[in-house]
Amino acid sequence: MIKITLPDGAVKEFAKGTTAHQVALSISEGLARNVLAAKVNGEVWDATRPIDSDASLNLLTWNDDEGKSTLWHSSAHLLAEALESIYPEVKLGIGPPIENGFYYDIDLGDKTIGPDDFKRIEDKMLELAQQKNPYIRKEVSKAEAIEYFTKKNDQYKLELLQDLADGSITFYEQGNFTDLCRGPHIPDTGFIKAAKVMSVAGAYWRGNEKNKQLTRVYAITFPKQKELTDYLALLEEAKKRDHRKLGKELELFTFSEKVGQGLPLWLPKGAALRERLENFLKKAQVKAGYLPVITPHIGNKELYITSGHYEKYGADSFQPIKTPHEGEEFFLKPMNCPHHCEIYKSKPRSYKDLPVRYAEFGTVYRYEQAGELHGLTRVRGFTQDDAHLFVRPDQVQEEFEKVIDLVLYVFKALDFQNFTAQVSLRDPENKTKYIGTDENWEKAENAIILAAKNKGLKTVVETGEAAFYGPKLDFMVRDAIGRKWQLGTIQVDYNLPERFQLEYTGADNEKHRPVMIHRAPFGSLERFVAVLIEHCAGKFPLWLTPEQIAILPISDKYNDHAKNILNLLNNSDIRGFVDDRNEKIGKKIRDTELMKIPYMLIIGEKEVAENKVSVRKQGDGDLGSFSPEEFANMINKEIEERLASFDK
RNA sequence: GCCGAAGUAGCUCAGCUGGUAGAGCCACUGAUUUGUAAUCAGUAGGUCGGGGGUUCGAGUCCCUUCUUCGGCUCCA
Repeated sequence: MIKITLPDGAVKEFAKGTTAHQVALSISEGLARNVLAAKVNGEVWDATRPIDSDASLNLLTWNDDEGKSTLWHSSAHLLAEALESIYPEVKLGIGPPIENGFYYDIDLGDKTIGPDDFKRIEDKMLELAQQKNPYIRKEVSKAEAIEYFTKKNDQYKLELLQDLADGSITFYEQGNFTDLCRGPHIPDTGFIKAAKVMSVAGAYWRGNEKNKQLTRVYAITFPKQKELTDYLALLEEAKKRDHRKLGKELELFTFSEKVGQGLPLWLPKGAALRERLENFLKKAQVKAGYLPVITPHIGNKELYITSGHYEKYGADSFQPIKTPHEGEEFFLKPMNCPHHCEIYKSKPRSYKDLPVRYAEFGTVYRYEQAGELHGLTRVRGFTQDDAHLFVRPDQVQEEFEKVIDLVLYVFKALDFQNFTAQVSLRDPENKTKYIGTDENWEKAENAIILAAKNKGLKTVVETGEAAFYGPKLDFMVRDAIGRKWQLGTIQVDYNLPERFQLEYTGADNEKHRPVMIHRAPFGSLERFVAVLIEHCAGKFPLWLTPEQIAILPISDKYNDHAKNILNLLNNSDIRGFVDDRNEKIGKKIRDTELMKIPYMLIIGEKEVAENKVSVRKQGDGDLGSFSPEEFANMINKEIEERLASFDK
């Protein structure tokens, strides 16, 4: 007998070799029907795998992330089986579960598959699922495994096998399909009740650009048809928040083929929004002791040779602009730090002067590969809310923490709660990608880790994500459809000060080297606005929104009165417009609602007579009548309270 | 850059197997003077992303190029 400890602490005895499925059955049949996998001593196992010794057991269902990913992992095998049956010549790569569903990388030779084939694949998957084929785990020797895939002529699996140690290899088999796989899997294919192939894409074998590109088939499955329907509805909803769609509808920004791809054009409303964001941050930065600077949009090639950017990115940048006669070369600036370093160098510095904090909304240009451009989140010309802090080594920690405070302040003000703080370190396996000494890197990385810890930030650590000159603390936020984007970033840099030979004179009258902190709380205005749009579905906070009110006269007899009211409200810092079109009030309300303008002021005969405005709130309907002064006070109070809530 | 898909009026979209472009919204004009999510009528607007080809004839087929979308790779 063995002792099984359940999550509630209960200990039950079972025969040796009992499976999680059997344990579930002993509790209830309904539970057993829903158990997809089990956590045995903290490790996810097949629900059908015998347990041979005392263990803690946690049954996993669709409601557990690990249950979901087990179902999806098994579904990837099912997809592979379906693909093999439809395309017998297919060669299989890998097929893992992902955040939403799973994929399988396949090599179809000359064949391609497209959306027209999806239905057939889905039908095949469901047909196979209905056979309720069990997933059978088999331990095999390396020789057996090699023999199997050699016979099958599957070069990708053979390549994967090379890296596996003999004795650790398992196969999983379901129906007519066998795969090299560590598992775990669901008991049988019958748990999969709904399947949808989402898309196909190219993906390099093992993620390496130099390898062959395979076809990646993305799909998702569910244990109930309704779950699939709900998921697809959710995706549709998310698409409505897409900043590219809302940006067009709300007239915030546009692109022009003539201007060039990845070069956003800010429309008046978008520019108004952006300017408010800039002013908001400028104000916070003045308080935090930043000094605004302004630098040109181009810089001599020498500047980037000194900084190291030329060597690293020179070939993959917009190529230099040359002076017509002298042949001097200038690059469009892809970042502001080198310029700011030169500002630092413009005069001798004393230890008493530090920290020096130079801030600039600096517009930069980067050659991004065409296939990477994406709305406002990935562009070729963008404005960073950049600043560089030149600090003494003994000030690094405190200054870094103050910058964290500023970033958190900005996020709080815009109500970004679901961000992850990511510590981006260098890849110790691949040091040639980076500049600087091990000692400097260690110092910088430790400073970031300690600062994040001191600030109580919950962080995830990603190696290989550092900038080439230093590690970063990145603030990652998701867009409407779940893609992660880096917004705020803070970086500690011991390298550029060395390359630019930055100095200050210490109390000892000796020259010392300052440390640089790069930081951008928004990251870039473009990306930040994109995420903001998706975050609030275009309904911007009242203090930020380009147009706060629309005044809607019932008929054109009241247009003049409406304009007077607008003037009055303008004097109270309320912005908006009069909809003086010859339209019925219902139409004006509808259009204003669709423009997501927070307040509508309706003016007709009654309002003119009483000198009042009838107030309607976007999404909420009629609020009643107020005098213009009352309304102005109400709005300004709402804004003040909102600002005060994070402006402490 | 790579794999796949798509580009028709300012916007959203229709246009079957090739026969010479259509709707709604927007805009403009007129009527209407309107009370909380679409008043009616009329007008204008497209060399069907660009270029080349096949054909008696191309929005529709082929090639090429640009842009966009979904991924991959990349992201100072």
